[in-house]
Amino acid sequence: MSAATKKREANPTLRDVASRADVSTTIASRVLNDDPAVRVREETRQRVIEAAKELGYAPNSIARSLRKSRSDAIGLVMHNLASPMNTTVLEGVRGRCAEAGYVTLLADSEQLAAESSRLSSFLARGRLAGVILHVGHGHHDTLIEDVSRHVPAVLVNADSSGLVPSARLDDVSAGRTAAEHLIALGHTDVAFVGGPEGSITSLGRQRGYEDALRGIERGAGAQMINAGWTAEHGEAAANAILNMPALPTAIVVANLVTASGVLAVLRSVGVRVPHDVSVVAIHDAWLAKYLTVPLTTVQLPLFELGETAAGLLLDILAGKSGGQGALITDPPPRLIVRESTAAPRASRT
Amino acid sequence: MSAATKKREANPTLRDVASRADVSTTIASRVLNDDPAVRVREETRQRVIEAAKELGYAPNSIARSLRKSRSDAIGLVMHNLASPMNTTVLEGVRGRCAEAGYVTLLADSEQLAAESSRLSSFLARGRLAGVILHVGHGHHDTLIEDVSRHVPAVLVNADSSGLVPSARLDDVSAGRTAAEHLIALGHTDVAFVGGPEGSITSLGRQRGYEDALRGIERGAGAQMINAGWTAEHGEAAANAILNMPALPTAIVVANLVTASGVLAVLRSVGVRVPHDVSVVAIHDAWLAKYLTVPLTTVQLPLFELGETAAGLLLDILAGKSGGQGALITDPPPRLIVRESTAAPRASRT
DNA sequence: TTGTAGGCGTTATCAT
DNA sequence: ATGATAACGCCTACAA
Repeated sequence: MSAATKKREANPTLRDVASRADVSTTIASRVLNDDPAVRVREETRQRVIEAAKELGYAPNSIARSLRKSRSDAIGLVMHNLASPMNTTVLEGVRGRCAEAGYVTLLADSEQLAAESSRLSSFLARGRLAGVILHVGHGHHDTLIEDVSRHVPAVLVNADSSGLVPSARLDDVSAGRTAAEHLIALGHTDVAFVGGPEGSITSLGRQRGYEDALRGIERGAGAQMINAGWTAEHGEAAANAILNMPALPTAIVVANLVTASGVLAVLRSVGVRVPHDVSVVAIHDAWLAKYLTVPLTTVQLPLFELGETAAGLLLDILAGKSGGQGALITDPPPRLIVRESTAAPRASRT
Repeated sequence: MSAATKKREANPTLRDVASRADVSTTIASRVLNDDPAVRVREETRQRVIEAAKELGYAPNSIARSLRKSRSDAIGLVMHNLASPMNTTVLEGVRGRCAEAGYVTLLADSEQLAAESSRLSSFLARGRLAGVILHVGHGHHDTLIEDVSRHVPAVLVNADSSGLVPSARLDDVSAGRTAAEHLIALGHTDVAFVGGPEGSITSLGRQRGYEDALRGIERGAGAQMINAGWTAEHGEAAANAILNMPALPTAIVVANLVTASGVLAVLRSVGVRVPHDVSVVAIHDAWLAKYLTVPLTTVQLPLFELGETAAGLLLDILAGKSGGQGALITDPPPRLIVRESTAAPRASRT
């Protein structure tokens, strides 16, 4: 036996416990599962518990799953774990699932969509009680369909498309909060940098932004521009803005990561934030403090988003039917003012 | 049936396939598993395959695991997924495991250590073929012991403590690369900001730094200071440095996240980077480009680290014994020069 | 109050 | 070349 092949404890079965406690497996099973319908002598119960402890017995989850034909694993399909926002959602999902006694099987949406062998291994029969899909704005409709054909599924921050319930952030409110902050500072030339064209998340935030601007007389710089969710997209958007005939005095960026790129470009061309232009982004994370300028953000309840999605699925698994989904309005979007926003120069005395 | 309770495809069993193809389950099983030892008529084989396809048969992984008494799931215990470096390691692990046909069960080391119920549910008998532990520098020795008592385990970037093999980065080389870059620029007052005291990772990088400095005449600013792995730790370290009697002209920070905090403090007190002080950090990630100054980094093969750890475990599972672990020297640490490093002022003409 | 036995879906052994 | 059967470990009617 090599050094790496150490002795591992044997795996005692229920039968071992039963025979050591001089009872049948029935009694052992019932006692260890606290079956309320069983009435055993206290002495017997203790013998069983004692035997289990001495043997270091733990039930075999595979056998149990097979017998009860249900699993205690929940699949989580995510895209882009490199985004700090997504890891927060993941924590929320995992926390809520763990509370309910489920473990979490993680998969990447791109890989699942790309290699059918991975998808089928992930969805292998009997493995998953349900699946939570956080797949962003891609062309994942067939993936969602494939998955939900096999097991109960819920979506995170996506169009529920009627078929699968979805947990959603209040994007409209977030967009409005960001824009209203700038308007309150006196800005009228407020640009909007969105995510990829057609993204429902981006669209919601844009709508909030437009709601807010409806109340004021917009300046010529109040333009809308589609970008994407990466920092590079933000760089491109910033360059596009710099080429606009009328420069905005403030920018709402639909995403923190995108905003990183916007800020970097502004700095590199000598546009001062917030002196020349104010920037506010949607989503908060630790890194917001450490960008070229500490960034003012609108914090959204990402952890709760994960929890809510998990809750939706757990309801379905408990036969309660998750309904059409949930829009998370509590806690509401929270403005975190740092150093990237200020009154426009023109209005300063 | 409510809207959310949609019709799900039934789950045909091997028996269904067998009866539809008019063969025994034995044959069906062997054909579908491409058992080379079976010699059936081509016509029969086709009948089985056809029947399986028509029924949409997929094997039940739970039943299979039970029968073969081994699982195709690998547990990944991680700490601090908020760190962009760790998600890269995760991708590497998952990629390698998936190639080998394993799925990945994710758990958080803090939660596993804190709640024994979570640990036992995670380690539930039969569930996991093996576990990969990436638990950082905490007091997780008992966790590691608990886990490795149950299933084969490997460590990521940790002291293997002789018991469990570990995949390690070449920290010494990384520290040396960072310091040599600064020395080549003409710096002699090079400070080092490390991780938490006693961290083996930090110690390795520090050793590399000291190796590099050994060749030159060190200035008074060449101090060593322990911090931690968070941005806040970096802020504290920067403040400590600013209070030193002799200021360094350059700083090696043992971690990208820590460096974010260092840069922010330097900026807030008006110390210009790289004009007044150069900064280089170990580890690269997308955000390095977007900090207060685009940060010069030493990129380490994090994806490969994950792959290697997974490979170690897979070897063990295949009976090949992972040995004492692996030090990843290929690819070597790679310097990525951005804008945070330059020659010291004194040596400029 | 306790025990017997069947079966969850699969694979492996041993016959035919 | 193909099939019957047992067994993986557990839970749960049903029986006693």
